[in-house]
Amino acid sequence: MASKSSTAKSAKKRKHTSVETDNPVDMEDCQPKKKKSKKKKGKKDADKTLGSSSDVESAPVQKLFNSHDDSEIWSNDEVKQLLDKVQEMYPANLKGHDVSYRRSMTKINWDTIMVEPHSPAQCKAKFTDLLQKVNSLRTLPEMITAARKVKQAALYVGVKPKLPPSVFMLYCQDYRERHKGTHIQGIDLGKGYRSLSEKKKKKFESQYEEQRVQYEKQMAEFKLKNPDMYPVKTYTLRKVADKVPKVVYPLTLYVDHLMEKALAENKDADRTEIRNHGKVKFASLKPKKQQKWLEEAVLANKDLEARVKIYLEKNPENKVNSVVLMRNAQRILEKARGKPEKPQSAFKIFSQQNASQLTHLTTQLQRKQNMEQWKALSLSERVEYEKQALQDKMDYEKKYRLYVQNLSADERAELEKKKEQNKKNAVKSTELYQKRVTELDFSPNGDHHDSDDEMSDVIPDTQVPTKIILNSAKKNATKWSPTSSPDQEQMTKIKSPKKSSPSKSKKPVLPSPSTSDSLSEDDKEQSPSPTKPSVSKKVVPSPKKVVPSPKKAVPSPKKAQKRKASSSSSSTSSDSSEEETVAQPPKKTKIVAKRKSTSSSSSSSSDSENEVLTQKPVAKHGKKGTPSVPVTKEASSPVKTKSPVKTPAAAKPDSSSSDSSDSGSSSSDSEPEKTVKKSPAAQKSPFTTSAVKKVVSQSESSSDSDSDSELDT
DNA sequence: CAGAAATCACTGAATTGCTT
DNA sequence: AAGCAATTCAGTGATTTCTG
Repeated sequence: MASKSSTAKSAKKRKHTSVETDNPVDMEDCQPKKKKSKKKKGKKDADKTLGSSSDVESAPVQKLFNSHDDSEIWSNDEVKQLLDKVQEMYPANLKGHDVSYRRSMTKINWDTIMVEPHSPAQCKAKFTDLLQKVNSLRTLPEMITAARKVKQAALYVGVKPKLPPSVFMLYCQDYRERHKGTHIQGIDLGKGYRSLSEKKKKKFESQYEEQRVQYEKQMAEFKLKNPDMYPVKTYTLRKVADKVPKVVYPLTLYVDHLMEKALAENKDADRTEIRNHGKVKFASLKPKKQQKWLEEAVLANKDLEARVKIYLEKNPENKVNSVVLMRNAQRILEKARGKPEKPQSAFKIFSQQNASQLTHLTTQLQRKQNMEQWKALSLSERVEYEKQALQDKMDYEKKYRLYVQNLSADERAELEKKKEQNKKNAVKSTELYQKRVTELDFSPNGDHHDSDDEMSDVIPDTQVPTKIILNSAKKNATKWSPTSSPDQEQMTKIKSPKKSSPSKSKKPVLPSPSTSDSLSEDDKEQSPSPTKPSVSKKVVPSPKKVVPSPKKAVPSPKKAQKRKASSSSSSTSSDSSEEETVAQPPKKTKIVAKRKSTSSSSSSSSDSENEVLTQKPVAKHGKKGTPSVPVTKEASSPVKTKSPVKTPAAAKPDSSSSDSSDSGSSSSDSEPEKTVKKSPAAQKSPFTTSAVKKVVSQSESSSDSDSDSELDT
């Protein structure tokens, strides 16, 4: 071992000596070495004081921040000047490169080197100081090159306040104090720290806290004095707005809880299994148990609205998922808060009373029978049920008022907001409805009122005579898509704006690809719309446009420098110095090239860049926010794999949601196809105010509305 | 002067937790 | 995620000193 190293050493030595003409005689003058030894001593002294004064908390911190003259502080620029000047001088004084830097240092005439506010002596001090920060085992030119790479932060060593030792470090100090003379291994420290009693730990924590406060004070002062080291970052604000607000779902909270529990019991528990298990378990939880998590989720998303608002201001084209609770979850919470169940309709009451006679039939047949019998009822018979329904409704109103009274101020405000939203939606839907009626050449029925489920819920409106009319109108309306939307909107705590047309206007047609928000998931279970395939086909092309920009962090070659430090000295120094300087430019160009390639790949045509920028977040959002993944999944990687098979399937659930049709018709009327397809029932069963009875009796294709009414309970 | 031994300077590993 | 905070030891390589 020894012989091996010695031969290597001698070989290197020979190289040096062969070029070097004189023996290193005047080493006394070599500043770095002297300084180094001095520095080490000084450091050791400082350490000693640190160690010994572990009882006196404030002492070490004060040492960290020496009062200093401003001329002691060097900016990056000044350091660069200094290095330039020394390098300039160097070749004039020394011919060869293969000279120990110590020798070179003796030849430098420091009186001629000066960088503005600093005296020559300070320059010399700074330079030697800098050299200490790089491996000293090389020639001066090499060291200068290396010194250029010294981080600016390093320039402030001794001036900048030091980080206070962490709690753990404080413990280490204490431990070493107690185990002086013994060989302490890192692992011992770790073990000891973990088994530290709370009391002792607190002692160290308070000690740390004190030092930290001091450190922050000193840092604030330091930052004021060195503004160039801490340039004001202008992007921080933007960053907040750029972050897509994330929804914390109740399920996530529940699964996290399960995970924590399981891992505490068994460290090696299968995480994915726990996660999957949690999903299933949560769904089967009883409402009361679910409630806890729902409430927790609501709490966790308290500031979501504000964040979404900020985000949307910055990114108006994007959609943000802000639905915390799905419809069922919301109902559970509402029920827990005392919200009364919706009043029974006359038909519902009738069918319930009738149910006992039809138990032998399947539910489907039961419904059919019910409908037929209901149709067959005489008006007077029906009025009986209507009366009951009215009573039910009045009861409901009472309960509802009580419920609102018992709500907290926040919750009431939330409700008010919903009301507003619903009103807007209602207006929208009536407008659409009227349009539709006129289109179909039916006499428009003046005041159609909202025909809205939720509205009748929020603002109960009671007028017996119109009851039947309303009912019938409602039936027709519910068949026609828009009416269902307000109910869904209720779930959206904050209604995210639909994609505005301007961004789309550039692109060809693309009807309304407003990939409906997460409601879709809820919806797809409920509405088995027969229009699926045709609509989904339409939607397909849109994701193709989304071009993901491959965001790859360029790996920074860091340690290479360090390693070179030692290796370069072994090889011929002149070579390595050249290598370093030459090797740099290519690196830079590489990075530039990479950047170019990324930008160009993401945007083949120059003005498509904008599109990319605006579209990318949408895909992102979908990925994170909405649980209905498929669309976004393939949207995020359309380049890699064109999946023509997947896309239609993926688009299905989205298109099936009635919300999409809502947005489509709200933005423009350019799609008669869609609306017509969506409302086949409306076509079949025309209704006028005058022909109420007809409408009531006509409701043959009522399985739709039937199920709807059932859902309403 | 060559080679061995001593010395110096530095790095990395080890620990945990905070800051950037 | 990297860097830094304190400290020590082991290892490595360059330099210096000593010896024959």
